[in-house]
Amino acid sequence: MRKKITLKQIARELEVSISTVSKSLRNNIEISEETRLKIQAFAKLYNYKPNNIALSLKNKKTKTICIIIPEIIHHFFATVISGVEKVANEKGYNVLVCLSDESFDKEVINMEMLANGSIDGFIISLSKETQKKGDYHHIEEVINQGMPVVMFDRIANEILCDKVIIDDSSASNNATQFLIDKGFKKIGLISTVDYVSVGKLRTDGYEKALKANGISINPNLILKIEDVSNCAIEIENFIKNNEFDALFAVNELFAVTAIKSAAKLGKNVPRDISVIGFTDGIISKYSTPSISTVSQNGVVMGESAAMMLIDRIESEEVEYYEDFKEDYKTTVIETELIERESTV
Amino acid sequence: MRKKITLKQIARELEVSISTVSKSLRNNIEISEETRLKIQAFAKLYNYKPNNIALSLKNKKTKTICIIIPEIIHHFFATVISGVEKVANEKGYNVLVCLSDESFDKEVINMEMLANGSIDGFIISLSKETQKKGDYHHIEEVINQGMPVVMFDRIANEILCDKVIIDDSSASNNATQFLIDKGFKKIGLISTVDYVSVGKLRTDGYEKALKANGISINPNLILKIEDVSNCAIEIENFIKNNEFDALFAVNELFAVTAIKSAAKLGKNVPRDISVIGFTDGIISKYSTPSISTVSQNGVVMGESAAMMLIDRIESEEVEYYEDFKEDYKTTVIETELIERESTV
DNA sequence: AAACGATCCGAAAACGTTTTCGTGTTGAAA
DNA sequence: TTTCAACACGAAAACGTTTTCGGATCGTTT
Repeated sequence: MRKKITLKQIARELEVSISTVSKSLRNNIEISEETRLKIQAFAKLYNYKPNNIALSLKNKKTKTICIIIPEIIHHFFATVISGVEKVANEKGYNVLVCLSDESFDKEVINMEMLANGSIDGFIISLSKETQKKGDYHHIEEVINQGMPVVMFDRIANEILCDKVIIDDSSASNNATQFLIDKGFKKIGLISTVDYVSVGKLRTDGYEKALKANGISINPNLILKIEDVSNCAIEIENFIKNNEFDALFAVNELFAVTAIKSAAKLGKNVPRDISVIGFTDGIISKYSTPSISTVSQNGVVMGESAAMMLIDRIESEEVEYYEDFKEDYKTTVIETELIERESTV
Repeated sequence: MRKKITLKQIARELEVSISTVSKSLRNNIEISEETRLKIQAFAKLYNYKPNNIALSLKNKKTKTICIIIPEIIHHFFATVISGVEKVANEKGYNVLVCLSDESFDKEVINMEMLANGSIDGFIISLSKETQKKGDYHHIEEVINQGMPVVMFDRIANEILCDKVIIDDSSASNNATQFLIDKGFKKIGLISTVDYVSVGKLRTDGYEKALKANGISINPNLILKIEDVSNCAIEIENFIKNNEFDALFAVNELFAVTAIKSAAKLGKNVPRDISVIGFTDGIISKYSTPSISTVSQNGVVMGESAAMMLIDRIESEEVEYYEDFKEDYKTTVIETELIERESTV
């Protein structure tokens, strides 16, 4: 039960000053070899390690970044964390994970709590509630304090900062076009409510593809789901009450639920209805039939976001050129349509 | 772009001492109401918030805990984090997430990096490699330094610390018994290699149930998978080369893979073979057929682990009774057999 | 013998807090 | 007028580092 030893204790024990100990351990040539080696040996014996908090205070940087996401149990967000953690680790940073739980307040509280020196920067994907409210003051405040922020996936265009996204609209356009090319005309869309930025964009892409192919948009064929928890009923009714030859779902859950609902109604996927999902997660891969989907590489998004953030953090050490501060970048991650069994 | 303001700056601006400012903001009655209000107003105006790092250094506690897990993309671990984050948040703690990536070295590095004052305690589930090596010196070292550690799921009995587990052996026993009760005799087991603690325990439970019912253990009906990445081939061969009326898989992935392989071989689940999995994750719920499984409530495990850790952290502030230190607890979380479509 | 340079080490400031203790001023009591 | 308590505030230490600067000692050079 030996507590960690400090410079001061070593100094006292060896009857030298704290400075001498510090210098010796950092191999400063000011200290004679004899003293240096003695101190180093002693420090090694007692397993001395510098206290990180003290270093953070002195250096004004914590080597810690925070990622705020709505929910961790979503596979997509888990993969993003995985990517963030990977490059953060490589660059010597730790990763604090905060869950907003889709709540505006939790998002605000978390940011305020950590913006007081605990971390060097934020990576964030907005909660639904925040997007609904359109209130981003907490993020702007943090940015104004000079703390770097990178937004990903669920972003706000109004905020000036680095961003990592996929081209939701064009990815969705492509997926819809894919279905059109197969000869389908009655293509349904299962999306989220419009205030969720990616939901809106994906809806836009769907509509654009239909228009471009001279297919009129039938509002009856578009379902916007607010409450995910009982989407099953909504989707089942949606399929029962309309005629489809294909469905485009804006996420995995909706896709798999659609397939199950269709089966319940005696319709086989892909024979009777083709289905395309969004986000290449566990479900798409292992459901039966496996689901064709727009892959959204979370790991790459996470890696990319972490790199941008850390670059920003470390470039701000050189504050000579204020100009550089405002050239925020938006990285667009490539998506890919993965064909599996749910489409003919 | 105003950087955060400090006590010192407020003091200079208002021409008082730092102590006066600090006391005013903490509503110390030593300071006259006039001065107090003036300072508080000024602080509010400039949005003063105490620097967390400075507080951590002074108080010798960071209000941050770290959870080290093998991989985050496993749904189970994601749910555990979710539980940890929930109670940590309630108690005013932040959660640092480290991924060992199933690597011993990364586990060691992470622990050593953070054991220098950065955090107040660890929650950890061992990496496969660590369990294979059986080398736990890094954990013992941290514990010896007086830092609380809680292990969960993949634990080591040799280590003296608080633990949160499920009763893997008896849960697996129950699941097997459930199959036996259905009248099945040729029950296969798809497990992991023995050095993974939970794999071993689940295998034990399976064997115990067979023995208890007078069914001899046929080694041919037991598959132990080392390399998860291409388990599909192994499982397919396993099913092809043996006769089963039921299968017990030690995790979701093996279960769903078994079902798909069986289908490929012309065997229907559950008509020809019943399948039970372990861990109630996304796959079990959404696969077709949905999978009967032993639910392992990750959220509850996480909550429980976080509570134990924080209790330990905060009780160590009172060091009067050294006795209390050694009464480590092991919390066993209840499991439940969830019947779905993969069993008759 | 005086001056100077090299060598080795310690004091102290700084990072931002909180808290203990001391001190000066004021007003009232003696 | 002297004494003393109450009041209001400041100085300084402490947490654990790193780093700058200054100082002491010694040997060498003029």
